[in-house]
Amino acid sequence: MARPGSPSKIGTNEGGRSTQTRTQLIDAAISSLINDGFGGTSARSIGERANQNQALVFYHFGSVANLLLVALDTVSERRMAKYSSAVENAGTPSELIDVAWQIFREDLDAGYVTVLVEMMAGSSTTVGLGAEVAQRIAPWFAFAEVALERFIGESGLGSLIAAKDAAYAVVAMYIGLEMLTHLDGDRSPAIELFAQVQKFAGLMGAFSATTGAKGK
Amino acid sequence: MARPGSPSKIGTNEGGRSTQTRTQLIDAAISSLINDGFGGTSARSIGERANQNQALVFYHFGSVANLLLVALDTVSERRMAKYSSAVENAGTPSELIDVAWQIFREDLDAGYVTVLVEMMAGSSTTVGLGAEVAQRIAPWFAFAEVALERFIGESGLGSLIAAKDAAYAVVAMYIGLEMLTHLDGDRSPAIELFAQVQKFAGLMGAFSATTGAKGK
DNA sequence: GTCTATACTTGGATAGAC
DNA sequence: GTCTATCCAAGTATAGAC
Repeated sequence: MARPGSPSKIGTNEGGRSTQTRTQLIDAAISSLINDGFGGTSARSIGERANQNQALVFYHFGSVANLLLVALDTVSERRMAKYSSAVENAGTPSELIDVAWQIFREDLDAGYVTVLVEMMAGSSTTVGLGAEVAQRIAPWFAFAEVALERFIGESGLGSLIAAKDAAYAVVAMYIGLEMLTHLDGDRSPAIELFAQVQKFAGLMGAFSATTGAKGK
Repeated sequence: MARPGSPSKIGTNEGGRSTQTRTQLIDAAISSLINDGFGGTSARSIGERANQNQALVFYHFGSVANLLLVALDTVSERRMAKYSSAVENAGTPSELIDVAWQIFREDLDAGYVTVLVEMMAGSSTTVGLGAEVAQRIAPWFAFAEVALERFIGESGLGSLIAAKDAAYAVVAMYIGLEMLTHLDGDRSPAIELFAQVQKFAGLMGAFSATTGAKGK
């Protein structure tokens, strides 16, 4: 039996029926995680959404959990590309927050963060999943750290705030916001919060300028 | 059929076998949420932990979801009492953060936040659960807001930070930290983060003192 | 009123058909 | 190599025993 997700991807005949089925299943898995949650996602729910037989999940991916991890990888890569280019194009810290908020809202609407959060939630239940998901979050810590490093450096706050800690906090907050927002579908507290952060960031900039740091 | 969780609690004969069974089931539900996660929690898992027949869950609470909500209420009340008295006894903002961290670590170790977070996670799956859980989080927003109000007032930052937004952020962060910590069981990033917050809070105090606010 | 034996449903996984 | 028919385990819920 082929180890799913591993190198030997069974039928990797380019453009063949197998790869097409795989793609359909991955997309279906994503939409099931978003719409049915981790608990509501099953081989059957995925098969239905993909218009495929549920057993194909096991043939192509070995297990439901494996398919879900591939789904997480897929979403994660897409989103990372988006965030990366957006952050690169953001000049000032204020622009950075704007961009972060804009894409995060996009995430909330489309349910991309949901995929991650649902997988985290499911990790309590399915054994071994926690470590796999943790591995897939790591790049986001690194990404946030780099982005914040620049932000903090330009603000002259480097001696006060460690980018690593800030990155951890930001990621935790994103996750928490997604969970809270998802609970009742009310985005407004999150919107207000971001406005608040914007304001505070502006203040910090002014503060660092006062203390004679190389502010922008 | 008695509406579970509602006023008519079936056999509420004080100290009788029924109330004892109820208590056992509630405790078992809490420990199952903590150890098995929402997905791993079932009438059977609860019954086993309580050394009771799984069907008793339905007799006493009507459904698994209802029992879990009662479990959430139980933990939430216990914790609220703890936090309330701790916050009352905290004089300075710095003490407040110390206390918050201390109890949060206790939460992490004992799994109290886990109960809430698992219920939030499960809300994606079980219909109608989201609203119920949201209702049970509301007091925590209010609590955090009052605590932060005092904090912010004393620091003279009232004009810059809205306590309501800060409270939302703090709750979101707690939830996010619990999820991240739970994933791989590594508490150290959270510990470092709190140390960082402590440091930053100290700075804020100094800053507000400079600007001539009624700092403590 | 309290609890147990039992029916029914859903989901994961494989043996074997094409 | 690709997919389907089928089996088995686990979960919810109730009918009925005590």
